[in-house]
Amino acid sequence: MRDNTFTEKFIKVRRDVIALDFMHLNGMQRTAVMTTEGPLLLLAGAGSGKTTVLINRIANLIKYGRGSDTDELPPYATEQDLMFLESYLKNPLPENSARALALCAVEPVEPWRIIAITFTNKAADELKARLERMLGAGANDIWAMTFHSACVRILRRDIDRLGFDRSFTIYDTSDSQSLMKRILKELDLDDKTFPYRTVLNYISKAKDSMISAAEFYAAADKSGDIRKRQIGRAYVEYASRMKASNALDFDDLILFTVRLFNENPDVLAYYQRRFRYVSIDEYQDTNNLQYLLASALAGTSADGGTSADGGRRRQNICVVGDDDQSIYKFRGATIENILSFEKQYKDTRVIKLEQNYRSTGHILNAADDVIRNNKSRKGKKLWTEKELGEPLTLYIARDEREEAQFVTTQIIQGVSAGDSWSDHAVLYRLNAQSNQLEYAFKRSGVPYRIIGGTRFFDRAEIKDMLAYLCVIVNPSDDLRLMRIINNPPRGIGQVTLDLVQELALTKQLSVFELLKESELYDDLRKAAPKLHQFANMLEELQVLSGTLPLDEFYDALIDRTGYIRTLEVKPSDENLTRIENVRELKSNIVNFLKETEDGSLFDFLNEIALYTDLDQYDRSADSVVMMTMHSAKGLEFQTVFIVGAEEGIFPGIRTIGELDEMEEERRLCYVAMTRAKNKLYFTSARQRMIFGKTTAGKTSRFVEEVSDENIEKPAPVFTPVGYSFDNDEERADAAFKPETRIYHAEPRSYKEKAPMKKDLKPFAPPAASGPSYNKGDLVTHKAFGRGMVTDVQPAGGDALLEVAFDTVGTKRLMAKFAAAYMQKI
DNA sequence: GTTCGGCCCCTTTTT
DNA sequence: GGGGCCGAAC
Repeated sequence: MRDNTFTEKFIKVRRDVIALDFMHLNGMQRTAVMTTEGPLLLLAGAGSGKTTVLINRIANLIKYGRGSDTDELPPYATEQDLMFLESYLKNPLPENSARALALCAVEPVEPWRIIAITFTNKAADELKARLERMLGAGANDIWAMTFHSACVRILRRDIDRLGFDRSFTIYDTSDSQSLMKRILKELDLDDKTFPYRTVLNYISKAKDSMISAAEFYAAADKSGDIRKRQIGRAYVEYASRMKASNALDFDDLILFTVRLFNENPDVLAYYQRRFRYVSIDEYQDTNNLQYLLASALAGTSADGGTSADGGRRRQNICVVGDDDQSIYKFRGATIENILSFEKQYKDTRVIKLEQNYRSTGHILNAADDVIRNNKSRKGKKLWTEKELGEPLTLYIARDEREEAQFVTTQIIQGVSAGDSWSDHAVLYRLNAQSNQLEYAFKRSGVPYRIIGGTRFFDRAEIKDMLAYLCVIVNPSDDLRLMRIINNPPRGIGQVTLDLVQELALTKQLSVFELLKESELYDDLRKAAPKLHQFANMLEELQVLSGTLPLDEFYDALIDRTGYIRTLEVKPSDENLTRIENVRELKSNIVNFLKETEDGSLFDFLNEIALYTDLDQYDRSADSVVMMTMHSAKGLEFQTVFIVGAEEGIFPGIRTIGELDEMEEERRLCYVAMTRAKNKLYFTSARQRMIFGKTTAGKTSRFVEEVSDENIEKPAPVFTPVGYSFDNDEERADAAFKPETRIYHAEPRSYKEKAPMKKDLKPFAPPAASGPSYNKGDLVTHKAFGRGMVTDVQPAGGDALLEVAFDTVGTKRLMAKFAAAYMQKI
């Protein structure tokens, strides 16, 4: 007896039983988790538990298949089964759970049929970790990875169909840049009219639209645009060098995967059949290529055609995004992708997650005050059950130095009140802004980490070592070979090198192959022994790499190349740092070996190619985190400082007057603000030295957009000239309290201001005041606790103290500054 | 061939 | 303010 009531009842109770597993979620989240079939658009506001939903949704798929979202019944289901489920719902006894599961599950999904794509390795790692915690080892089969790593994996399997070798190498941005510089020089294109960055930008855009080098050139040639034609020449040359070196750049990884799918329906069909459920995070940040890739995997070609298996396949694609957090337009992201998702997939279901679990009311309201000024947005309003909390604080500093000091002071105060260092994050618009903060933190002994900026893997010595490793794996990598051929110096000069490259090009050989037969060429006769010797060394290293474990091989590499020995000849500070870094790379290798059983050199390079500093962000280390607002996406902190909130910095100078870019900037502000859980500061400086120039900017429009009830701003009061506090403690304390904060007079005139700048030390007392310290003094510090002064060094009218603290170890502090937090006992 | 010093440029943001 | 590139000196 299978009438409609039975069916309806069964479906309903099945859904309710499955829902039991997800009662820790709110209603909307649960709905999202249980919506498994067909296209799903999840509009997830900041802090709304997006990752939680993603993970639970996958857990649901693995446990119940499409049970929560289908009207199919188990063919054998009986009235007894229905009654059983109804009673189980009221009283879910553990001994009955197996039967309940069997009745509710409809084709549980194998983990390897699920692909969840993210943008950053960090997001992917978090996803993996949380999936593993929830599902155990089975989680390893889920493809939870970035677009780029997914593409690498796909290409390693089948790229030979596009005429590349499967062992291709990956060029990062700086590799692409050096290659392009070289090409432009060879083509004799003047670097003023053709800056390499601009040319690369054109290429990147062309790739995003799937325009090949030949097509680009042909179109430019036809249009008669001479400049474009030259760029086209560079593109053609670039593409052919990449091919010859068997190298792919970041854009290529995605482009080639899309091409692979387009040109090989069987490959596409393989992945479409394999991945029954596709989910894409941060969908608002996808560019055209990524959109095409997602569409292909989901089984819709972008032109509305059918999928490789005739379109019968369900389009189980779930995209997660937030149009208000789209901040990567500059690298080709089109917000259109998310806005038009519903058009692309007709029976899309849309679920909005608007409850925020992260931030206090004031922070959320302030963020909304800002973002609602954007015209082009879907519109949503986050809400929270949390209390209003503290209003935001705006601090206006005299200059970037004082701004940094303010941040330092606030953080130390927070820590002395019981917060951890790692509860604090300082976010800035430009990496260049980190300097003064770093100085201030160093001076006060605040532990900090900078994420991004000059990356470890961008350092010359690291690129050198990696270049060796790459060339050993792939000797036809000319670019990297040229990087190391005379590094350390082997007496091979520029003239020789130019000749070598030219010959290699005309003889259609890789540089490496040419080196081995260099004595055949008259022009190279003089240099041939050296060239040959270098090639021999590489070959020996190749052999070694096959026999030694990776870490030992790395030692051998350092030894055979003499890289460190050369640096040791001149042990300058710089060289010592370099040596340290070269050794540090070994700890990367050791870690890699720990994580993978039979880690080969090839695998190591593969992993490192898509690795960034951000991935090293270690939540557990207790230190203040500094990074750009872009890098902060997806993270959260108790206390957030948004520094440099000035017109011209944030929003940046080039975005002022451009409506679209201003809106993107505002979204960035929204992202930054919603990182804060409890307390949010904006700081600005009346004048700031950036890129070697001093500029004056008024407080950011974004701060002005925050309504007064959500933010405390300084009243426009001036400190009378000559005003001073009796001692630094009073002065420093005064600076903390909004009501007594020190405000500086506007700069009076340029001439007067200039000489003052040199010894401007905010919060520092006159030289006469302030206690003096001696070796052996016992002290207590507000943040660090008890300690003993172990060293005193005079430093520019002040003293640099070394204090051994009982609990936090030895810190170096400037005496005048420390005086505000430290007392002799 | 190598090294050093000066000059120039540029300054988003990331995989 | 700093890094890359070029030219000149060793």
